[in-house]
Amino acid sequence: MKSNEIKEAALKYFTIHGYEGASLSQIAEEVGIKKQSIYTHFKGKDDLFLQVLRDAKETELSSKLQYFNKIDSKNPEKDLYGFLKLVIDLFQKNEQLKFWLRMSFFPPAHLSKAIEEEVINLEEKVQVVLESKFQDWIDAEVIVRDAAKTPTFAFLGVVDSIMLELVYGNDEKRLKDKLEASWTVFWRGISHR
Amino acid sequence: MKSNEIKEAALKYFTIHGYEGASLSQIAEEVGIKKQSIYTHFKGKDDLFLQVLRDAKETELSSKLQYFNKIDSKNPEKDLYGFLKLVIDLFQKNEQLKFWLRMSFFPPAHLSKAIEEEVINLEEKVQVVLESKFQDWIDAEVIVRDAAKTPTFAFLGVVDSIMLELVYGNDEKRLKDKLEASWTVFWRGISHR
DNA sequence: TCGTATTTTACGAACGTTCGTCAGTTATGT
DNA sequence: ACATAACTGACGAACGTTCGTAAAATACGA
Repeated sequence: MKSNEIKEAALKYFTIHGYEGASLSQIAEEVGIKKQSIYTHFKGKDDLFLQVLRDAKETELSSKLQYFNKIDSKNPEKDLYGFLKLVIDLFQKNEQLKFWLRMSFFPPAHLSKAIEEEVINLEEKVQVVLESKFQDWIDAEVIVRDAAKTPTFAFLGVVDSIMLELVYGNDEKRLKDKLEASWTVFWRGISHR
Repeated sequence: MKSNEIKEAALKYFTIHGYEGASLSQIAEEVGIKKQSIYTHFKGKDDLFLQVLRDAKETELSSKLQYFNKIDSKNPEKDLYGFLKLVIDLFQKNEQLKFWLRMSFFPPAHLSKAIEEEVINLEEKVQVVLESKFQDWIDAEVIVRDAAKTPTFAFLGVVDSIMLELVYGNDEKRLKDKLEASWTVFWRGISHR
């Protein structure tokens, strides 16, 4: 399917150069067609962008939800750390998460409304499922008693900081160090000891 | 000084639209001149951008270093939390930190090398002074014994996550919640209890 | 199976706009 | 007068987009 090839190339250029910096001619060249041919598959640049955006959202959402639905253990230490590893893995094996991150925080101005909706929608869903997990662990007394929101937001903060380090991305060693440091302190902060 | 007005306007547009999305004509219009007049003060778009970048770097660096040089107390709880509040304050009262953050993580491709140098240079300096503070606190036994790098990186992670929330920026309540949650868990993670 | 009709896909050419930049000229103030 | 600053005018290049057309793939009836 050629439209998928186009979306792949578009993802790459949108991620590297942003919406304004990515040109249709570059994207077309990557696929081996002329830029006019893009209009056979998409209404225009905005349409292409929004389809790439929705694909990225779906990939990220399903990956994360799937992870939490799979686990049922009473072992938050393993599960939470595993989630951080999952995020790193997602980030490194496809570009969609990096694209998503860039557009979440620095959306093209004329599409910021539409993007913001998608971002909030995804964020809420992740937060809800995460918060209920933390509530379970609190009830089971495997982590410290607290408002479930506290470890939830703190953990989302750790995820964010790891993702930033991934975006920054030129230093594998530093990533590992930051991950270990953030995780160590976070886990000490929510576990009994 | 007109060149400062131009840099101010440029900062604004670079921050909102990125390098590629910001046009010299928009910037000039904001100042009340024609775009060609910008060349009286700057060699071109790149020159203008790099000057704005260096100004932003200096502001951020001096603000942060000044904060840590001012404090001498043995009260990390107050000082570290105060630093987070400082970051929030810096972010909200001028655009330079937001600009800096955007360009750190999503630099225009043809200037990424120059930008990366500046970023690494700043990051190192902040890390060094922060790490020595943590070492002092560890030696004074006011926080848990650990490699100084661990609380340093963890704290930098908290700073990053707060900054991301600031970029996201449309929800004051959520910012407060995330700050409290991250801080609570972080402090529990490095303090005796 | 073959030939034809229909749809899908890609293309060249061109559109109007905007981009960053350069050159030459006019106005302002010391 | 001289320097500084902002102007007008123009440049080539790139942008996203539209149009009409040719080729390629598909569907279909004989």
